[in-house]
Amino acid sequence: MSIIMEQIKRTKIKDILASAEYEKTVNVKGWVRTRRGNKFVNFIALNDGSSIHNLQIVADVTQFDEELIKRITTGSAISVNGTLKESAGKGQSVEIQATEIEVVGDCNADEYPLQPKKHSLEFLREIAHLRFRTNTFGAIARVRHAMIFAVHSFFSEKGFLNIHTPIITASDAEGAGEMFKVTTMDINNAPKTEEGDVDYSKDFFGKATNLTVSGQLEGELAALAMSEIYTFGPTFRAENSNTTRHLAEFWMIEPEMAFYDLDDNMDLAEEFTKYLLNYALENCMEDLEFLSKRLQEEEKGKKAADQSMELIEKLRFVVDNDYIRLTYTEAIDILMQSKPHKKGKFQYELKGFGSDLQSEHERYLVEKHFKKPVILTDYPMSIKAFYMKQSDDGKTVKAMDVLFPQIGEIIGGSQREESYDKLLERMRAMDLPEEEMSWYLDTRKFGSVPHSGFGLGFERLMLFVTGMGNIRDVIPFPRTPNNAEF
RNA sequence: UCCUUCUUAGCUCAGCUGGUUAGAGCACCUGACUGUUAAUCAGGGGGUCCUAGGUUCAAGUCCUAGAGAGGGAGCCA
Repeated sequence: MSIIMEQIKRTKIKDILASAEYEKTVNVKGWVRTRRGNKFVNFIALNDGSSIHNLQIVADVTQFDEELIKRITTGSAISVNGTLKESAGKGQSVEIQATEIEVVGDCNADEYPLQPKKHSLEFLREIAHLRFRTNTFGAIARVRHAMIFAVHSFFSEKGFLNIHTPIITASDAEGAGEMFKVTTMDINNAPKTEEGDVDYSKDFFGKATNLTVSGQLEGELAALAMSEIYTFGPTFRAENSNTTRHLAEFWMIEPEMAFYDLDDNMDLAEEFTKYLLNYALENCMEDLEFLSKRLQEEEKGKKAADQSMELIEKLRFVVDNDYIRLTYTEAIDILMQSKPHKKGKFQYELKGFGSDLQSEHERYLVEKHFKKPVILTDYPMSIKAFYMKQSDDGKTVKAMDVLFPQIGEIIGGSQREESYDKLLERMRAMDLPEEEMSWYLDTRKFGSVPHSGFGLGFERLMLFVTGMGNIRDVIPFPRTPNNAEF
């Protein structure tokens, strides 16, 4: 039996909670978190995703059909007409006194996996299609949206153009890791060349293609005409990485700026990340407060020394302090002088100039020595990509890595090599196919200028802003080795 | 890919040096309660102890292999 309800325009719960128009008749729609009460009065906690906070619906049970009330279970979707009231109970300022309730979508309580209790993140990962309905993942979804919006507003305010770079690419010279192949050929029956290799000339694009690992090279092409651009798109790495900070499919922001040297690049990276964190503080406070409490709850059992700084305090701390800038060589010196090195406490030996820093070394610098974000520059040429600008010392390149506490490398970037000869020389030394990359080299031939850029891993930013520990929890549907569910 | 830990009810977990019929809290069902706050109280149903072998009089517990998950490392954003 369906009840025809009076048609009232729906109001979002966020707006109801901020309203003081008592006695006004309103309609709300959403999903039930819990229902409790007795024979005479029931309280329904309703959430529609617009806020971390639930709206309390008060139903005088004697006014409603008993069968209807029974169908209002955790997870069910309902539409409520009622009167906005100042709450008679503690715990909320406003509530809705229901006059009409319709169950829009039933939810079998026996089968519904979400309960009004704390679930483990691992369990929720297995039911990622439903985890939006929890406080934690609702908060993360709202913060994620705010951060996406802030990225665009930051660059737009500064006159940067958003460029859509290709997702399918034929370039395999970017050196950013293993790639996913893109093909329309039948892999069990692929056309072969006379030598017996797969004949990609018969494939859809007439050559071997992959999913992009970076939009940087195309971004540079745009920057060397439009001056300042950024990309913000999906990125794919087929590395067999099983960590709390790697995904096979993730979103990356890559600004690229003509006439920027490495210092300008660092200035932008610092201003950008601070803008994003500040945007979260100004626009997502309720969600951040919830996430902060969640984190403290989770870390209750830990020793005081192992507990992280309170989330909101941590974000303010980064926004209010200058990032430390130092060269790779200076970092090695500091590490050589450090207690853990002298006492042999590092698990990996410090090898000195020419070897890459282990993450335990980076973490020591950021979390123990400086206790704030650190930008490391001027890395040895041998451990960095071919396109980075070579320094006059002949040993280092104008590279920069921005390291954040807890999550490590959040940004990797550099000033780009603008000299045609030096770039070509480096490509030959690294055995890169110069024919295929001629379009990239052309930019250094025709009006080349100094330019710089960097890549910011969006989900790593999300880890930092939300205080979550696993990157699989800050993207709605994570793709990792052995997992492409949903 | 390597190292390491884990897998027991729908969920979170306990189950000791192998020993009777495998437990708790929450959830679910039934009942009580006129303002609850993850409501509370009483009762009830619910198990392939991850899978396959093995040791033993006896295996949730020990051994081997496999699967899945967590954490750390490498690669990086």
